[in-house]
Amino acid sequence: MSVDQTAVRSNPTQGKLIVVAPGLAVPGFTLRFEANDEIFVEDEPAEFIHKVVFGAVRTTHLLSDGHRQIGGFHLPGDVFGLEYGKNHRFSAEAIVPCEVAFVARRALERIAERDGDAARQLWALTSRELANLQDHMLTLGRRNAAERVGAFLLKLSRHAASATVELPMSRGDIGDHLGLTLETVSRTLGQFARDKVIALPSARRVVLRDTTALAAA
Amino acid sequence: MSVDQTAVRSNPTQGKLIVVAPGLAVPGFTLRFEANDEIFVEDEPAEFIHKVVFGAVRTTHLLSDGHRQIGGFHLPGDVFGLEYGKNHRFSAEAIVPCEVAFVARRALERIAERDGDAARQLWALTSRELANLQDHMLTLGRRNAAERVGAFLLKLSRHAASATVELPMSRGDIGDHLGLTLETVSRTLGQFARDKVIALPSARRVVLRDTTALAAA
DNA sequence: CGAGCGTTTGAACAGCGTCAAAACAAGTGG
DNA sequence: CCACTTGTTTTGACGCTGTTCAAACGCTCG
Repeated sequence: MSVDQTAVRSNPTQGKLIVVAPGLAVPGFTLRFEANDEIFVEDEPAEFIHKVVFGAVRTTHLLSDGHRQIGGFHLPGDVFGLEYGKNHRFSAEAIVPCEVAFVARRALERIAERDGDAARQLWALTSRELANLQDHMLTLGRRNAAERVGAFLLKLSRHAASATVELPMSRGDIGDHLGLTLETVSRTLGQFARDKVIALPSARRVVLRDTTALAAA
Repeated sequence: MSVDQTAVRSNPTQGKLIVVAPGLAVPGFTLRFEANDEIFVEDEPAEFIHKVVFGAVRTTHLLSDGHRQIGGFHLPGDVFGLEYGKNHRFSAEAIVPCEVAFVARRALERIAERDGDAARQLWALTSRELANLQDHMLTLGRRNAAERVGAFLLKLSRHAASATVELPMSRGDIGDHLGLTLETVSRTLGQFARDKVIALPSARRVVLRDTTALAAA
């Protein structure tokens, strides 16, 4: 995907100042995406780093056997697509209609060369991502379905700072993130609801009732 | 663990120049550890970063339910224990008798403040670790026992640049790394040997015979 | 109102975990 | 040099959890 093409069809906003990290605002622009649009593609040169303005984004990796691993979900305020190497290691797709900020990597690197503080912020972003992934590895390593889904809901709830959580992603997306099938995700949520650990006013809305039970699950 | 205590009992070598990354040599020292010695402990302040001189190290994380996740194995030349945050997020233990280099983080940070190239090297190290973990996540996500063990053997073989691989770690260590039980690891290796995909001259030595089959497994 | 996708639910199956015991290797002390 | 101990690896039998395949259900949006 070339950004110029996207720009034409998506009516971009140019010349914005994007806050990549606290105290690191860099010129960039924003684009709109519809659900399931590709924002960038695996193995493509990583020209930009991104930040979700509104909406929700998933980063995905397609395996040779057709299976899909979702590396993570990105919600408003989250930075994604920051690479050290030349190319992207995952693809990124809009889950719902989104606005996504673009900051040119070269611009960022030019700033980091002169400004040690900016360079440290980039390192911090990569490091935070590493820490998130380490936590996720613990989930994937040795937890059963209930523990995985419970931890997932708690994380979303913490991010939203609310007991009510909107799920922009499908059961299949959640499954591909947690290493479960969509059926198992659905069954686990159903069981939580029957046990009054959560309420499910609709398929895409969860109210956490007993966070202790979710953590222990 | 305080380093002074360790120094006393382990006869340290002081004042060495440790090559943390290509073109980044920093004063430090080395210590010896016996099998199962702790090198650093989770949640402890991360005062040093480390490099394996010889031997093998595992980084571990203990879960509340008693399960253990092994984040990774570190062989001669590998850097480990590099944190951005204040504390270590994993523990590190010697698997076999080891020599491990210590470089004070403060010394490293002082260099990075003045030298943008050094700062970038630290970012590169964290980023490489992130890439490794992303690969590992794919393994833990949706692969069966044979695929996991196969990928693990291939990775060791690539690192050693040899079809014959020494396994310093136990079946249990491998299992806690791959999200399997030690019995499943043992059975999978046994099946590979029966299928002539590998040879097992001894429990801790593997000869890769059919790498294609291992990758496809 | 109907079409299409996402979700739920069911039933049968399989892979891996659990528990248990035996085989094996390596080190220790007699 | 052998008997004994201790820890690791292998092997077996069984059960459970999650997958697979299939069908019904219910939103949402033409």
